[in-house]
Amino acid sequence: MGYRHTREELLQGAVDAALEDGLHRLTFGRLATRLGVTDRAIVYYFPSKDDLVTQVLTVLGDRLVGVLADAVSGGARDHRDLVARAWPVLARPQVDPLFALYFEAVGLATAGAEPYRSLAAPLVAGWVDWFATVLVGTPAVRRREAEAALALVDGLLLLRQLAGPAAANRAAKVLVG
Amino acid sequence: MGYRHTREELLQGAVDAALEDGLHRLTFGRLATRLGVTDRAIVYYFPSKDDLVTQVLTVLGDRLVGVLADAVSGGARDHRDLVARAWPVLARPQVDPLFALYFEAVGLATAGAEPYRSLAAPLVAGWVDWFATVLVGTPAVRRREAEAALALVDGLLLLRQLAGPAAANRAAKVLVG
DNA sequence: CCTTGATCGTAGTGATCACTACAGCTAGTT
DNA sequence: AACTAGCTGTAGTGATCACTACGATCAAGG
Repeated sequence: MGYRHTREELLQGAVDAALEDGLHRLTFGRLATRLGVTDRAIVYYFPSKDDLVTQVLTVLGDRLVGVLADAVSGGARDHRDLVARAWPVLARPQVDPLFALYFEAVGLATAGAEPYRSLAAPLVAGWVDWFATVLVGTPAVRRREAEAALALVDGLLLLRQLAGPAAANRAAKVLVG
Repeated sequence: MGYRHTREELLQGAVDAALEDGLHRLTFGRLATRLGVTDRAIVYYFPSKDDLVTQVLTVLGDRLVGVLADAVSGGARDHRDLVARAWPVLARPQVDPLFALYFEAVGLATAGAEPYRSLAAPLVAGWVDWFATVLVGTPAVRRREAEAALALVDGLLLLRQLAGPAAANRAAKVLVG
């Protein structure tokens, strides 16, 4: 099957490139140069740019879920409890590039750019669902608390990206103490 | 001075175009077509793309400050009090496009794209400073509360963009309700 | 009227974009 | 050994990008 490059290799390289350079610099040409192939090799596996972006963001989403799985173990009482326990893991410097990419994709989604717009809804729904499974209470309460937790996490992570780790940690202490 | 178009007219048109189409579709060519001029007329006033983007985002920043000025009147006790009073104004549908553009710019900033990256810091600093002036307490406390309020507001507004007004309002009720 | 400078259309630059036609190569199957 | 299916290079498509050289046009001052 694998001749010189497998699909997984190229996808992995694309994710790495996106993490380093940002989605706005993820192009067939740049990626091909980076991986030492021609853009034709990439187009073979990912027939359109939207396909490539979709696959990359899917991998990104999976990795984010992985980070969350590390961050939240079990039965949180409410959004405050959940975020208080998750924050130390979410605030690790290693995952910063992941969230930088997340916010870039989310920004393009709010601007109505495809395919980001179509991908944003399931991605956000995934976060809420995951948070909900960790919380206790009736389904309605768990959903409300999960949405609140998501707003808190996004706000803190965005503050971390824009104002630095120190500001985000101060805000986290104030908000979920 | 003003021949056919003034600088203000073109800048106004650029802001409108960005609000409608997003920053990723703000190009000399598109804007020129939209305004019924050639791109040369735009380049005359804004010698580089970065100049144009910088000016547009400056206007955007001013409008956001205007929205905040409407949202927060005086002496808030803490971040919770501040956000509780500001949210009804920030959640008005009319200002949604403004925040969509804000998140697009912020997303590009987190990805390291210029000139967004350079513009993000003063923009965020402006928000924090504004919030701090509304809060009471010692400078250190006011700054901490302002940062927390910014995280809350950004988180709620982002939730609004991604999951809709209903989810954001539910989360706001939980967080500062 | 003549000059001067501000304004902006005409035309075109090279770069990069996503994407394609086509042919050639390789690895595994028969 | 022939065939097939998978893979990749060569070359080039038209579109769009930011940006420029140059000249025509206009308003206003002397």
